[in-house]
Amino acid sequence: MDELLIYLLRKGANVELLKTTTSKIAQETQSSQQTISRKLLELEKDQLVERTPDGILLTKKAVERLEKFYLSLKAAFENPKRKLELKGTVKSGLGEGKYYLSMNGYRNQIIEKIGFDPYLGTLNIRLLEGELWKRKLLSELKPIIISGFKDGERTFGDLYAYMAKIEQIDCAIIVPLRTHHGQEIIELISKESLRKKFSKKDGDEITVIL
Amino acid sequence: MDELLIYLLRKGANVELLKTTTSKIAQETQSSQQTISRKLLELEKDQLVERTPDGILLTKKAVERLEKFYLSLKAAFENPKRKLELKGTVKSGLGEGKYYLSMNGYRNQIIEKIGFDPYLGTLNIRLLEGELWKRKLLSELKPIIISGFKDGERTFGDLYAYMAKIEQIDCAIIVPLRTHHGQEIIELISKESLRKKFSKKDGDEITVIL
DNA sequence: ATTACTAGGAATCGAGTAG
DNA sequence: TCTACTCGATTCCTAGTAA
Repeated sequence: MDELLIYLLRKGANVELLKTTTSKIAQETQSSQQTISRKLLELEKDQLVERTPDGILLTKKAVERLEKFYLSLKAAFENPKRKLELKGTVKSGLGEGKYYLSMNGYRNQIIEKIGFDPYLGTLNIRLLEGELWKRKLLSELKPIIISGFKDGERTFGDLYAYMAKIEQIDCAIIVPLRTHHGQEIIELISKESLRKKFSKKDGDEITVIL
Repeated sequence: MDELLIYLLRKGANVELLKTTTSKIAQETQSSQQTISRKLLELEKDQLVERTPDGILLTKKAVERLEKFYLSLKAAFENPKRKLELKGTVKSGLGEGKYYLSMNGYRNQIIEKIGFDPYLGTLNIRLLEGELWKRKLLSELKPIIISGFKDGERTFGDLYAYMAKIEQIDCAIIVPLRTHHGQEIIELISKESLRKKFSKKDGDEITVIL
């Protein structure tokens, strides 16, 4: 991770135009004006900063990159066992999961790549507020890719799957690439009905371990 | 911040011996075995890692350095206004503050360097659990140093002071270098009795802004 | 005052290889 | 296998300076 990006973040260039000069940055980072000039040109070329005559602003791309970096550090400090535990509450879906899982285009791939014939229904979990940041760490893991397909007129998109466990039972987190609900909901599938297996009702707390 | 230290942290070398080799690290960090070897020797020389024949462990020094780095990123993301707000509850002290502030060795310096003649008493604040991490960010700010002195046989140590405000009123956080209470307590001084000024009693919530 | 180019020196890298 | 040395290649830095 580029030190200069981090410096700019600390200076708040992610929220407002940072009014500064290459010499000032050089001073505060123990570097030379020339080096800062060159590095800013590189960052600009990579579309990580935008420059106007009187200031510098981090782009969305840069902020996202920094955030991913920050979250992985956070995970290292706050969850040093390297096991990702997602806590949340059971939530009713709209039965769409059942529909998608019944499509052979998805089902056959799940059997082949994940290793079980899924129960026709998903368990939706709403992550607890304090756990939400962990959701973004999923994208750092290597997904099992369930390819999309066409069925007549409808197009079904790719799904990402991540193997997980709930109380020792194998299951998988399913993330549609074009997700229809917010980042706070995750969707799980398993061989049998997780809801019945653990006799959970809406609002009950549950922990998923990856 | 050294990328290799961050890699080792992510691998959990802060909590247990990381069994690995220079080649493995090289692979996972897109570097060469030679470079990793050289860098590890440097980190070892700087006492940032300890190496045994079968693994690597981050030293306390390294973990502290990484933590400081992490906390400043956290502050940038979670408190982008760049104003540090410390929330806590009022707590009774033991009247020592009154004693120390009455010593001219401290008092004269406070008048000169901080700019007010302190009320003879400190307001102790116990930081809220969720605010505790911010405490460590104090050490990133530039302190006003109140030098220690000797008075007959007793030695009084240096104090660090940080200008702050409570509801617009100027005050200062005082941190004895050899602190006698835990990191969750901060001690404030002001021109008048803060406790009376805001008619706060033990347990009342209060916010300090730096 | 700026920013940024050039040029040459300094630091870093990694292929080859010894122990 | 492993770590770590040498040394030429490459990258990165900054003084000087133009615009």
